[in-house]
Amino acid sequence: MPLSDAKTDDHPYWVRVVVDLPLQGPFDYRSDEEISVGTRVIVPFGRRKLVGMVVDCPQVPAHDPDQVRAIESVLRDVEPMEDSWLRFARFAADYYQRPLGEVILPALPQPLRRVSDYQGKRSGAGPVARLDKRRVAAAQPLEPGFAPALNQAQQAAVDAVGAATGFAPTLLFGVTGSGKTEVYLHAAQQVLAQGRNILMLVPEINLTPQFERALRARLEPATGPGGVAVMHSGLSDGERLRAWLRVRRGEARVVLGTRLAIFAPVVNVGLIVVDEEHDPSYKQQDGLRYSARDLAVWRARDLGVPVILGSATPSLESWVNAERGHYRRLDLTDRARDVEMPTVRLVDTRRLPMENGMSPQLLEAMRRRLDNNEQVLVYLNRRGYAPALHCASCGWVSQCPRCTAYTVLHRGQFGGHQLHCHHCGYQRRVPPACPDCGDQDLQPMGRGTQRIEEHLAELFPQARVARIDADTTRLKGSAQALFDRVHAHEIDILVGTQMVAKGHDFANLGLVGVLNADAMLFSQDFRAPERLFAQLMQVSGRAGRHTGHGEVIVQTGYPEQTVYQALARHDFAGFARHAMREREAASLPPYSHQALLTAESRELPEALAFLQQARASAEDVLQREGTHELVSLYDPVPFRIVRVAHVCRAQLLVEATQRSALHTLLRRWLADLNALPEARRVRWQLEVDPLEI
DNA sequence: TTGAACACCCAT
DNA sequence: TGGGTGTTCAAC
Repeated sequence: MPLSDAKTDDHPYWVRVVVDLPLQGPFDYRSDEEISVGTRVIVPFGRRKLVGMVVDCPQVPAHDPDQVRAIESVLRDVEPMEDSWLRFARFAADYYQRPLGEVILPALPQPLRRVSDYQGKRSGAGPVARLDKRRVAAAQPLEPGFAPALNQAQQAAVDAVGAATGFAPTLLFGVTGSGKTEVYLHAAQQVLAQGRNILMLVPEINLTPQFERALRARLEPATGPGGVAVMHSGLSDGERLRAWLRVRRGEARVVLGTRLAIFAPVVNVGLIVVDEEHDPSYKQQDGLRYSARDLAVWRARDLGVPVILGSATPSLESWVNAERGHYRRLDLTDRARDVEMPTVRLVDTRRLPMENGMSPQLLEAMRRRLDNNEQVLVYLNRRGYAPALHCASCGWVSQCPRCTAYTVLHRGQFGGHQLHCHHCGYQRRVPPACPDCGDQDLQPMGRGTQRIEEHLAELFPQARVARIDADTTRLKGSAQALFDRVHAHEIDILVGTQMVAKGHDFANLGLVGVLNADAMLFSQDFRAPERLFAQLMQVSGRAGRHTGHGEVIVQTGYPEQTVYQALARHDFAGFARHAMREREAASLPPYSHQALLTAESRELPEALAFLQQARASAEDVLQREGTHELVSLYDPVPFRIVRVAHVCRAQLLVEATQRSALHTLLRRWLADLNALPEARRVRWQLEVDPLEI
């Protein structure tokens, strides 16, 4: 036993420490010096050492004092985390029902939570000291960016945000191209001028480096060079640490980042912005399953500062909050560039002679645009050559051996075809003949982006066709290179998946064709129409941004569906009204609150058995609490794709009319779940406010 | 999560 | 009987 572990101190200090383990902490330690809350420490834990954070300094330990061990060392290379930040972490842990350490430690840059960075052979004085010692070229001052004049609606929005005092949530509802970004920038300039700092969230950053440049050029005159820090998962450990430290030290006054930036230790916050607030990428899908948008609103409320949620197609949650008066809604109804919205045409594919998935109307419109030297975007949310390979004589369909899913036919770089599973990454060469009946006539079933690209190249031999999807942009920088070619008009026809829809401003793009959107219409996920509408609205917004006379052709077998009808009228409010009625009638979010318990196991019955037990235990809790009427428990059901990579998945949905009833249940329930014997046989997790069910 | 302790099992 | 493999349990 180390000397410091001996009980020699007359007056030891007790500290409560959280560590990054899926355990119900925190853990108490002894220290011979005072340590303030928010300080990182290295502690012995079982047989190993861990970096943890002090979250409390109790008078007496909660654990048997004889078993309380001593802190190994105190890491003082960073100022202790602020109380408001710890409060925020506590809220997130409680709301999403995870141990506090699982919120706090993953929110810190990797080097600050690795013991080996402090106690290794070449660790020296730790990662912070190492970084500070290294000389970094001073950031170059940028040319101040050009600030376009605001139109009336934009100015009104900026004024409204500027006039707000304290917590003031604003839903900035603006059609694509209405200049929401200008509103953020002007509001940000006002806040910076008051000496306060800004947290700005965007869905994805690597897709829009031009946005980062524009933001720097516009805001750095106020913050000084290097006053804007960027945070996203693509940064290396070192870059992440550097940015984080600049933020923690108040040197960076604007944080621009993806969802993880909501945990940035911004000091003196004066404004929080969530751009494209409806975007699903604000939802973290593993570990702590948080919604950065929802946390942004909580953090703004806690700090008493305005928060702007911007979108052309707000989430119904935010929309309803605005309807109920919880958020103020500000509308930007006109395109900033004074260009009219594109015409949307619905083409009914039920009675049409289709040519490789494309209607005569679409092909004719493409021809016209190409003749006019305009660019065309063909949008199809299916990568690969064909969604499956199929045997015409016996009905065999290519299936993944590890998942309950078809394998997708892909054309290889040199012409050979392969079958890929999009769920587990399994790949194989195309069999020369049907594995079941031996017939050699295997046919691609359906169409993906590769096949469309191929057909278009044949149909329009003089046009330059390019494809942008996850396959063509796998290499770093290749997406940018492709987009650059589109901007330089070296491409006439662009075939792409949803990654082309986001944020790009193509000056010469006149026509957008949408193929086969119907698949999403009949998904069992109740949010599918909402997502479809947002996607179509977004991709439609690419047409005619500069030239006007933009045109969108949506091919569908169900043109009478509200989603399409509302899209044709550019009528989000109409779509939202319809969707809200449906949700209310079915008592779905935002008219109820959900939690989802999921279980994974090699054999499906094990997962289902656990969920069945879990359901019974939830019943018990509800009986005891007397909240039976407020919470519904559904039956455990397998996922739509039951098996992925040999693992079977099932889920149990919990729905409550009152948020408080849901959370009361979850707190009790979680303790019971940990004690269930079945829980040891499966991997399970609880998700609060699931986005996909 | 990680590691150690413990129970099996088989080949030598 | 050694050691390889899998299972269970505790961690302030």
